[in-house]
Amino acid sequence: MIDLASARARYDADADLAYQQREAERKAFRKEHPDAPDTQLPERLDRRPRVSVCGRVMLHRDNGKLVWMNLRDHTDESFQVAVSKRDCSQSGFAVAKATDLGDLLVVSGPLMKTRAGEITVWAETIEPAAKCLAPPPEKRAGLQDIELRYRQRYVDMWSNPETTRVFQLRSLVVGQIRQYLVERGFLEVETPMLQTQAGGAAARPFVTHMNALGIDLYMRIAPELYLKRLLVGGLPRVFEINRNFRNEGLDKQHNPEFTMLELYQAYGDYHTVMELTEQIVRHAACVAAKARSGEKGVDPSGPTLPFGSLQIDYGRPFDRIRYAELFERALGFALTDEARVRAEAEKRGIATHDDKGVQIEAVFVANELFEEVAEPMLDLARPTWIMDYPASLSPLTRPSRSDPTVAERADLFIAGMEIGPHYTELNDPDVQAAKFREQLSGIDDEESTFRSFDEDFIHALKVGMPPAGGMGLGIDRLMMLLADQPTIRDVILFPLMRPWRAASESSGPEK
RNA sequence: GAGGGCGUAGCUCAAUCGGUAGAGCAGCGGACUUUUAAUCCGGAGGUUCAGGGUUCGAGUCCCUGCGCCCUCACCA
Repeated sequence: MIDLASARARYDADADLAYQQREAERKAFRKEHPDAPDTQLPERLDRRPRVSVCGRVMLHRDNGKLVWMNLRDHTDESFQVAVSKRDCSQSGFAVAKATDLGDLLVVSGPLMKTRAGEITVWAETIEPAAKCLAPPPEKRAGLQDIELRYRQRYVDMWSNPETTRVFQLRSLVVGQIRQYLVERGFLEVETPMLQTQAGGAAARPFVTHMNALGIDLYMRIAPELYLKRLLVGGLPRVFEINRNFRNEGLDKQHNPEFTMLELYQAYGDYHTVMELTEQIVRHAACVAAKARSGEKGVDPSGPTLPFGSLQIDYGRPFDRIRYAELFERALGFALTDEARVRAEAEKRGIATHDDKGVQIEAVFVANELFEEVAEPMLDLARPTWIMDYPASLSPLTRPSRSDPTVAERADLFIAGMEIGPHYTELNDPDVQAAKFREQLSGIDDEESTFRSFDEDFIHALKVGMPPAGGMGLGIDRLMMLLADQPTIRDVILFPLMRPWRAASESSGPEK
């Protein structure tokens, strides 16, 4: 049994033509010699390749003694099958007559072309593989209901072939990223998803309980602290591509579980990993452009890919701009000009004091301005690095060796989306311990239930972690860009949905 | 969390100003051996998301709830 695209490729025009000519000769001979014995007929000549294919029935045209069907599989949207009462097995013909849209069939027979020029399997046998007992979606429009597409992805996938293509592309891209990294000496590892402390990021975790040990566990919010332990252990280049879980809101760019590439390179810094990320993203874009070549707006040579109304060029070097520089360009005064920062914030209605009336530190006010005024100035169509964030905004990053007020951190922005932060990692256990303590001092009651001091990680740093560059790359967001999908749910096979049973129960009359 | 929009047959969608809930596809019965969203004939299909209200009369107006979508807020 072969897939439909392979079957289509196996069609042999010469054999088909020869068969048709010989059949015509036989017919002509019989007409001239109606009484001649069969043995005198020109011998049959059928060298047409025979194939066995399987697929889901998308169209079904019953002409009485000749039934036409179109099958779909993951390689071909619409592959034609003809079932003639004369040439197909009796049971096969019966199956064809009883077939409904959505059924799975196995069909065998020679490959031929119809009068209209369509490559077709002229069925000799048909076996039912599975009956589709659920009513199929509208055959032309497909399944349009957005909610149903996510909840019943299995219907979405066969009904809307573009959905399947997105996930085939995702698999291809992720595989290529893995290969790219492995070829450059990176080791892929798997670190705990169930953690006794959820560290490495500032998000709220999901909590679960382990019966055997009688303890609460947290779904990881990041693999960072474990990957760094591996640097301590002596692996100089490690990465993990896997899920993180964050107990926060959901929107077009956030799903509670999402896939992240996180990577560390010993004896590198943020420049090292920026360079690497740029190459990875460009390589991934090339892979996507090749896979999608022929689509509108896709230029495989660039590579340039459309994202909504944007045309994003991944081929040229990504733009780079320093945080302070972008700030000054956008606002017209320096980040450090506290008076003007506060004046501008008030002018724009940005809070300069907290709930209790205490003045907010200027750098945080400035960051609000930055996000409101400066970030929107970036060219959405150009992948752009924002570099050298103020140190106080990035407490867990190593301050710059040349300017301690600046953190060695860069964020990649594409189409207004934050794709991934890049850091020179902090490897001083005393500084790290102080930062942990500082972070813990400002937390509220809720936060204190899941945030704690990671003694073992500090111990690991005491053992000695090499200086390193580290980065995170949001795979889902990258796939949104590469597959031109407007929401993160469109690149996640089974995005989280509120369960429907809860909905119907609570919407019922109260008793 | 706030605001806005939407929810009609299995699916895709109509329904004017508040006046008998419709069509196409799917499904069912029938005809048809080169169709292409096959075609033709026949019949069937509804708690208009749920509950309440206004009205002689509600898919339509009002209220409440549920779900989804969008925008904003939150989010290293």
